[in-house]
Amino acid sequence: MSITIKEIAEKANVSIATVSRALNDNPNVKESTKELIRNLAQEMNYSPNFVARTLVKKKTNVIGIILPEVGGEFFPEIIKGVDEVAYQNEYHVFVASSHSERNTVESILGFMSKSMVDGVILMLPSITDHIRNLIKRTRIPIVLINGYSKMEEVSSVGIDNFQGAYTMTNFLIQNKGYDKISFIKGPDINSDAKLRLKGYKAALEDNKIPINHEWIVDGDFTIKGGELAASRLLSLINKPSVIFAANDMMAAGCYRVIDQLGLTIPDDIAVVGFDHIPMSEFLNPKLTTVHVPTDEIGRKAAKLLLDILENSETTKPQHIKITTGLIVGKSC
Amino acid sequence: MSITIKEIAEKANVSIATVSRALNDNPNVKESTKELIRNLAQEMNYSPNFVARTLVKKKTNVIGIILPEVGGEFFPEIIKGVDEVAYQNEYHVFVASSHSERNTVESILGFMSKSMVDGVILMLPSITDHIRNLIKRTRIPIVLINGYSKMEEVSSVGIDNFQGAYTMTNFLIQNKGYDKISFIKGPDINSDAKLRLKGYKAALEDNKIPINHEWIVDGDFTIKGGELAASRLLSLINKPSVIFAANDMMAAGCYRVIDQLGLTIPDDIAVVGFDHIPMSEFLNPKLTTVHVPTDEIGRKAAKLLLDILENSETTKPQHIKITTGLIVGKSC
DNA sequence: TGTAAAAATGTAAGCGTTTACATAATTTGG
DNA sequence: CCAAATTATGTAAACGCTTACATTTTTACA
Repeated sequence: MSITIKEIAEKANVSIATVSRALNDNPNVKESTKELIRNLAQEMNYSPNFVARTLVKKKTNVIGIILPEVGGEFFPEIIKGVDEVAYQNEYHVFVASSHSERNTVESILGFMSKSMVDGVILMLPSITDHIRNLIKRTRIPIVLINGYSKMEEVSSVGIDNFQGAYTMTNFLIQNKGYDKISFIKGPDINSDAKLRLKGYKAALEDNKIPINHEWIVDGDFTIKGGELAASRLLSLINKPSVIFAANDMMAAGCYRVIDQLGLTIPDDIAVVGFDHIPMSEFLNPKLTTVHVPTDEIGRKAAKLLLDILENSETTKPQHIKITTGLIVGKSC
Repeated sequence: MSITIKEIAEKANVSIATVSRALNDNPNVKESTKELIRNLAQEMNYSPNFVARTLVKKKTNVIGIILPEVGGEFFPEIIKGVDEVAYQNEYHVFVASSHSERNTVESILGFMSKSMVDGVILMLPSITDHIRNLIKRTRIPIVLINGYSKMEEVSSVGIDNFQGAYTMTNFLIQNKGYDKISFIKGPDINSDAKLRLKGYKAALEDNKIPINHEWIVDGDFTIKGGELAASRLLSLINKPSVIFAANDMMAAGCYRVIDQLGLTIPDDIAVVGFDHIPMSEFLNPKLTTVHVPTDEIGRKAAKLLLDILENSETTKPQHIKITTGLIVGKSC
């Protein structure tokens, strides 16, 4: 059993109210009694009961992050960004991730809503109607992390996928002189993936390069998918000179296939990716890719959420887009 | 404001006690009233207040994991393992990680002890006296994840670093025929690192290969450290034919240096690692390394902790060592 | 020194549950 | 049909803390 303020009160010969006030540094407690109580608390190894405090204050000072199962490459970075901001504002962070054992975010979101956290940052690769309803029904503030939210009513933070893909494509054309640029798509339901494709197409159009639909192949954001897509592209009669994979994982898959075929990057075929996951730095040659400032996403999301929590209701939903950067490697 | 059992009680014309019992499926509540109350709860979108329940039950059904800042490569796997077991036992998992903003695990452990979680899984790269005391003073059950715990009084789960390094070294000697095997150490304070070194040395001895101290160089588990160490080893007059890096990150550093020098792996120099981090699969040629079953560690740790929580006090501290495997790539 | 204002402390209610104990309603069996 | 046993419900305390309000103590000043 833990020490409670009641026991401190007894030892100090004061009421529990005074103890509570002293420990919370309430200005109208005599300095001497404050000191007495603080010392006593220290001696007795007292540690306040978070749960009891939360019950009366109706505030946990904890925010939750819910992460999807797939592709955990950048989660640590996001968490770090969130935790940084949270810590500065005296909040704690509660991370939960869905995985094979639980098929939806429902259980987690449900749990979190039970007065466990003050708000949650929800990262979703795609958003179903079911989840949409869930979010609407949830009472606590939510900030979405994703490429593009069609939920106007919920604040969101995401990277500018369109701009990222556009910049990369433009870079390939204008700085590197490529014009035979192929593209490996992501999953159709993934909104990030869709916007990356759009950016790619837009850049081609703006540069007056016709879109070759043979060069736009399906992918699923996995290594395997990248391998399949690369094989397809490399077996075409009219081969592209660059493969722009919608994420780094698939780019890695391309590397493998290209390697197996005895071709060299970038001479025989160039490869570029998107995400700048840690692994991309270790691909040989180093991958040229779109840098996604993951920690920045985390920080922005946390700031947004805390803002909502502090000035509740006054702020209307915001949608923040974070600009990506270009990491120029040796792969093109 | 959320719905409470009080409001349900009013609507149902029963006392809050009955509502509480009905919702908890207490056997001596009439089936008809149970139904009534359950329906009402559903309609009113009631969701129990976790905090209030915890206050009286003194059980949160949440376990915490505290992760260190460094090298987050395998955290997702560990978390997954923990969460799997936790979920099966109706527990939730609370992840926190130390990072630059907070220099010790103190703040987190402190927070977690405040009745926030029922127990914690603590992952520590090294264990200082300060932390040791902290652990001893903490009232809630703790399970340590690390290579070797000198804390007999606290249960722990870890991989068998000695066996892993021994097996790898032995493999290099007996299966691959190497005898000029160098080793890049990890940080001196890191207990995993120390045991890996021991395993390496023991295998050499058992194979009657004299230890060449020139071939045992310092490292710090980072890429940079690997680069430095590799440079050192490759500038020796009497060069080794294999580099055994105490972790994969340093092995990656070796790859870089070897690449820059225009040498090839494994012909000019072989490289092997330890950890089997995802990246190791993408190094070219694929890295031969020691596989650490990270999710297994998470599962075991969670099982151990839950066991302690359920049969509190009855079980004495256990120390589980998990056997590693060998991933044979093309790097030796 | 007396009194009003200011400062310090105490009292008690309340946060939303659970649960031991008390009471009321129902069933059972002689 | 009534008492006893059983079943269902209610009452109220408790969990550990915060805080509005009441009360006491100290301070300031005429």
